[in-house]
Amino acid sequence: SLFADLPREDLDIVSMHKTCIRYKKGQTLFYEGTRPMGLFCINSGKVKVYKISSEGKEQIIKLGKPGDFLGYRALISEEFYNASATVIEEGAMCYIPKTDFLEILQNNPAFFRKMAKRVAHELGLMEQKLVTIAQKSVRERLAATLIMLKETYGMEESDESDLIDIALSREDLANIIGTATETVIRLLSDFKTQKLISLQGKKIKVLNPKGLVREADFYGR
Amino acid sequence: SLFADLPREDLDIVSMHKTCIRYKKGQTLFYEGTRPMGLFCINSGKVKVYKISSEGKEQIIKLGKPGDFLGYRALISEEFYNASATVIEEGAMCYIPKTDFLEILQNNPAFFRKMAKRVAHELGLMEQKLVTIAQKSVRERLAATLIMLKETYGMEESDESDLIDIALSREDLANIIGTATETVIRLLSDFKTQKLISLQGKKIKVLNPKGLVREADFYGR
DNA sequence: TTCTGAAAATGATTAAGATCATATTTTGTA
DNA sequence: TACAAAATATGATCTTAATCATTTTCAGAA
Repeated sequence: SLFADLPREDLDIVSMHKTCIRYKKGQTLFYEGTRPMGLFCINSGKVKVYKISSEGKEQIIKLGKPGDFLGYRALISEEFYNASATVIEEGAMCYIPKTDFLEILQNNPAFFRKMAKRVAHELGLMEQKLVTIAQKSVRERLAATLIMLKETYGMEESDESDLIDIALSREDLANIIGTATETVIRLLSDFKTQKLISLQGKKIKVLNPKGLVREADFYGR
Repeated sequence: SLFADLPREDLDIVSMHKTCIRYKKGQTLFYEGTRPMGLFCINSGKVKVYKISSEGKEQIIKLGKPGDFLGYRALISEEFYNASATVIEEGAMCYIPKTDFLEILQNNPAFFRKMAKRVAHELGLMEQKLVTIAQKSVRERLAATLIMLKETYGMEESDESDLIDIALSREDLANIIGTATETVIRLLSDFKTQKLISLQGKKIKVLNPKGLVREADFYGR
């Protein structure tokens, strides 16, 4: 975990001051435009982090799973949240007050370096995402997203097939990819016809990952 | 500048070890996928930072102007460059060896914090860019880009009108926005017809910034 | 269970923008 | 100054994906 290498005393500060609360699906951890007062850590459950455009459309920036931290970008840049975070699968979230987090950053150069490295890495990922959204077709983006989801949330079912274990609605999927819900639905049933995936209600099973990779046109990466 | 608050001795290290070279238009400072060996600082001239997609299309991630630094993301994340940087307007670039930069980071917590803050801020900007590209029309994105360029490179010509003083080809502009060159050309002549801009060869003059803002649909920001 | 509202699915139509083709202008250079 | 090459401009056509409309399925509540 992020805190793995911290000295005993700092770990104590964290465990003394952190609060853990259960959140139901649909509850929001923080809102875009508000002041961050602490750091969230996902104990269990899943979270989407998203921005709302001026037309009211949602764009999902990233997904959070158990073990992930949320809100450190705003704490480090000393800005307000620039995105909102809402629970998509019920679970427990820990909250570490800002002052504690900043103190630990201050006292542990190695920890600070780790955080900075993480933010810099994420900036690189975000730049890649920008290129993908700007230049790939919706079909390619959906295939790439399914591969990513399989790698992150895949539960091996047999040799090739993987169930993607995250409760994403078609609308959520569309808001990750940056397209219309209907388009996602159409493309999914296309992929199903091609035997690349199968649909088990909301959840998607990847039958032919290599085929999906081909659809995503993953040559240059 | 970035180095403003550094102690004398660190400034000395920098000025001792840095090398400054003139680059002509079209010369490349660094290539995507290579190992960063130092930090660039733009003394004069302008630079585009871009990624090439698997289909060979260029996506410009950011533009660099005098006083800007390039390459610190890769140094902090300890990764290879994830983008290339090419000079679009001839000028002088300074180069600070990696070891010196890292040493200064190591020795100056305040400077490190400043760098981390900068990277975190840029991550926020990149997230915003993602939303814009995912959700706004090409017309809106072009208008928004022209406003951004006016604010960064604008030379006041009269009360309202501003000449955008950067030698961007139509193709470059298209590669910022994420569209085809022909589309940019068409939209620019549209904006010209609407008296929002005028065209002086390659350079663009903004005649009616408020009109452009309206085109960009800047309500929610 | 049955009802109700939301999510998913499917069809028809439209619109935005890419692509291809070609002309015109500009720019650098011999 | 003339020429070649690149950049800009404009037109025609095609493709992708958005939008709107309707139906079907599903999940949760009474």
